[in-house]
Amino acid sequence: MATGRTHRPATRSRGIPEATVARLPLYLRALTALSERSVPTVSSEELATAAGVNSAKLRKDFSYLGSYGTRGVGYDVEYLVYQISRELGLTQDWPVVIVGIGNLGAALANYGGFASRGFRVAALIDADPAMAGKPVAGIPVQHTDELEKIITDNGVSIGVIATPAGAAQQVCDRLVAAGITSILNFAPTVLSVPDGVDVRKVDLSIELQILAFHEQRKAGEEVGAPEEAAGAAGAVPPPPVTPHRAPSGASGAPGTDSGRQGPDGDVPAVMPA
Amino acid sequence: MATGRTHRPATRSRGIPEATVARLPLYLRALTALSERSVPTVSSEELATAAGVNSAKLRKDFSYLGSYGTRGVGYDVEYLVYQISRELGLTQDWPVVIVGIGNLGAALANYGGFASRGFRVAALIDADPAMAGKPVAGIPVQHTDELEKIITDNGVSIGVIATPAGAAQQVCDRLVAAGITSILNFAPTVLSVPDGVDVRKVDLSIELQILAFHEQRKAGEEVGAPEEAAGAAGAVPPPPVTPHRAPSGASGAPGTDSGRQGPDGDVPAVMPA
DNA sequence: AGGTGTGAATTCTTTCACAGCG
DNA sequence: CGCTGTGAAAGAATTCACACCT
Repeated sequence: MATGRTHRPATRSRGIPEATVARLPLYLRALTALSERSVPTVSSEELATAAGVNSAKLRKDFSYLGSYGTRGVGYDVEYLVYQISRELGLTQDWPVVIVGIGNLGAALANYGGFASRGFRVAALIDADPAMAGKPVAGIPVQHTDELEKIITDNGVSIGVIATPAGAAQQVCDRLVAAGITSILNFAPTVLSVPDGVDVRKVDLSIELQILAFHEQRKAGEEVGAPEEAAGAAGAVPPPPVTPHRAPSGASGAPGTDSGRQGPDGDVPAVMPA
Repeated sequence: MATGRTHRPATRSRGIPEATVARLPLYLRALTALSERSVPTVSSEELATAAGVNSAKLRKDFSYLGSYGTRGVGYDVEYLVYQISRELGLTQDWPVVIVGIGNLGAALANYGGFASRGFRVAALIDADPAMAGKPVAGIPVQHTDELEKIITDNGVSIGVIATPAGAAQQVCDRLVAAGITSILNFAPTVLSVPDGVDVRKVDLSIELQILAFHEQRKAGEEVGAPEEAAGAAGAVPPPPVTPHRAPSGASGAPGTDSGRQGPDGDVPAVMPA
């Protein structure tokens, strides 16, 4: 994998499945809600419903953490909140830096859920000199030149990249060089990082495309024409093995979006892979 | 659901694994970049690297779509771009509505990558009357009252929820009632929807928590204290089976979620720049 | 009774490794 | 030869279903 290796020597049997780790925050959120309502205990069934999973999965997940429930009763909400928080490392404070204070970066900076879970925006960084000093969400934006110093001084280990795609890898490299070991990438690019650095990505475009896939399927099946959708007509346009031609012409393929370079605040994307 | 058994390897398989579907957008992006650089063909190895996966996985993924490569040569970039686009349903235009035009909603509306892939922001909707008429990203915001009409009139089937958590389910219900069948949820809540409706969620907080988990593990392992239980930090604080009492006292469990925002005070966030 | 905790069975993914076509 | 396409093996993740504790 070019993007951060998830391969871990599993030095210990204490290994919690990745799929389980990804669900812990979900349980935590549901538990927090129950806690606020002063609910003392929950059964796996109730909690599972609140978290949007099935009870068997939830119990199995919890079994990796330990036996924190009481048979015949359920789980103690407060206790479980604590255990999961600890397991996720939320009992400590994580300073975070956000690089790229555009529309998205600003939205992230203003995101309340940030502080509510042990994360603290330690700094906002942007390459635009005009942004420097300007406060966003109450925090003054600092120039990229300060990046290394900011990270070092604040002992930041988690960085959020919200820059245009074209600048992402470069920013990533600097973050890593400065000591960051976990990155949340919002830029539509594959980041390559050295071993030991984790990268998680969030991409609106990808999510929408996945939805479109299913949406398209629904439409086709609804019509009762399971045979490769409308394709029937002029489908299967381009020759399968001919040298190389663009699908152009043919059917109603919309002007094949050949430029994903979004104007409007977007940026130069092209970058040496 | 009409489960079309995956019998023989018909050129068009009904069942493309979900994991594969989730990667198609990644391949598409890499291919688009190659296309822009006028690269005619790519080997599975090259494309895999560009997409951040390994070649075996990529070839297997493509095998579900059909045999679009040429042995000894590789894949025709343009041809593959077309095939994947078609498979993802991007050869058609998908009108999308964004509900909740706060910081995040505005950022999403301004996101260039939107239009570049067959998606078109058909409307921006917000519950705040003061927002009505005000243009965001060149599109006038409409009031929630118009929601149903907007969706019906524009034949929208994909909705993006960027409202506070407290309003999400309600908005979701209305979207679904109005005909939406695919939802991208940015609100930190589990949405319940009827069968047939797809929901994908994006949650900044969850991603950060997952990173924190790994980050914490790195730190511990680095110290050379792999044995978890080793009461590393403050030891195993609260009793495991005692009635039910918060982790309170003991150790330094930081005010867990001190200053937790009000009910629906926070909004999620996410998306690429 | 009422639920948890979990081995076992099942299903989904990833990885191997190699036959075979261009 | 080089590289794709793929059965088959290996590894996760999910689901079953039930023994077992309170």
